[in-house]
Amino acid sequence: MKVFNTITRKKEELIPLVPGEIKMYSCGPTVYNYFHIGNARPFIIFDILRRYLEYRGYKVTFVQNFTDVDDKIIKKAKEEKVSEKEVAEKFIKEYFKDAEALGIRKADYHPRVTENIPEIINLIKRIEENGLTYTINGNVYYDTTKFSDYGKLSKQNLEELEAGARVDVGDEKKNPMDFVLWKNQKPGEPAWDSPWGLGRPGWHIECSAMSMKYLGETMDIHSGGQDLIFPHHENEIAQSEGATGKPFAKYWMHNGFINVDNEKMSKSLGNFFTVREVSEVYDLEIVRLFMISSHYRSPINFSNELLDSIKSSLERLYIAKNNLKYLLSKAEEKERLENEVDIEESLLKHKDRFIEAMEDDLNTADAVSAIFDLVRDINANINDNTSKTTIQYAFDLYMELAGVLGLLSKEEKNLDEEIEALIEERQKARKEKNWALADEIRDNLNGKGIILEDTPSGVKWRRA
RNA sequence: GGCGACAUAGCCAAGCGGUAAGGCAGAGGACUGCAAAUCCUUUACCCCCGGUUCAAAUCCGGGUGUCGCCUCCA
Repeated sequence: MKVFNTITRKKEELIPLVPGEIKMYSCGPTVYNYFHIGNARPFIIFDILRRYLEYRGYKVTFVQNFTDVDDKIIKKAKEEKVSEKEVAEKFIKEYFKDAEALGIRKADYHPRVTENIPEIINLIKRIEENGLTYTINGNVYYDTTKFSDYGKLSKQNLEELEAGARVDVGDEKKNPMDFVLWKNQKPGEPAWDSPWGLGRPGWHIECSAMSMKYLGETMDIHSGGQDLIFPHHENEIAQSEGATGKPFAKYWMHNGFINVDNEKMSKSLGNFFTVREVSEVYDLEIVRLFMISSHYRSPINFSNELLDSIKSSLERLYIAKNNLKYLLSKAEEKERLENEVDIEESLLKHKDRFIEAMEDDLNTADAVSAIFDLVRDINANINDNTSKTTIQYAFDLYMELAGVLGLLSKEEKNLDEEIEALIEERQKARKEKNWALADEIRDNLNGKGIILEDTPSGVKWRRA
């Protein structure tokens, strides 16, 4: 598989540190609110990367953190008059709710800052021992001038960064680019004991400490949104490599943004939609398909019109799935037709194209198109006359590929008796060529969100 | 100022040197009692101007436009 590596700005062959194993870390949410559609993109994309690597036989260890202590959480806790822990607990729970509805699997580890304070302190100590820090008033700062590789990820040098940076007035840092590893305690804030006094970790250090805990000092893939390249990931490199002297991550992957009216969706601009809000109007699987219908590094625009069109696309996929299930339920074991081997071979070609697309830097857009081609092939060639074996083959193949993308896992709920009776009644009317009554029943059911389809082998239904 | 991304049909979106995937929407046809679903057909001077090449949406140079990072941010 080829992967675009931010640090080299090139697509590279993905070669794991340990053959057959992939260790990956993705920056997770700060839990002070529901997450928005923009936040959802990396969660979905890297969930798919993980699924795909597993599909290809890798043993994947996937870590995604929760930042559960930070300024925004403290602020929220004050506003709500509850503890920081309560705020964090609540939104971790809400994260999992939304993530599940988006088809995002849980990571192997979801470490939290507050549960890794000793690890964080130890890492800061190591950096300190290497002479890369200075401490003022209980604040431990990273001295970026001492790390010669600083800027290697974002391809910036210190002078240029400083030229564009706003320097805070009265800042005690030696250099504007320096960043805090350990913050001293301010009144009323949560704090832990440390060699530098009571305080709490800076933002960047947590990811270094927690990723090393679960993945070792060098991992295969570190991922996140493009806005994390600088300063967050740059600082992670400075801390981690400053402590260990080893490369922190072999591959850096960054997703592009979700825009609204061509502008980045962000909290500060106020143009964001939370996943929770969107879920009230659209099934979140639509959002998932929306995300993977374009390449993960491209910016995409978010709008209701787009979701509406994706909704129709997803319907097409589900109809195809349910058609196969319907055929399967009706099919009997019988002699396979001569051309069925050809059909299976033809279907298999779409799998090749699917894999080829995914191998090329996770080209999910192309992979999705391979699935649509498979669907057309199935719709055109699998029917009442097909043997059960071949129908099953098509179904399994289709579900296999959809599963890699985390799609089509929902099952239709059964109809209640009342509706089944109505369908029976309509069938009777049709036999008697009482079209007026038959159509009335169909319209009636339509109003209840049940769409009927008359097929040669019987009546099929689906929910709108 | 530094670093970077993008510009393909009405909309969304692949494409990575060999003559334009796929989805949505639209049109026509087949199927159907009528529908629905499905299938078939149909819709592109690939932002502009130069250059390289037998061959460019694709490579190079120059424009134009849009966006992002450099500050919490996915």
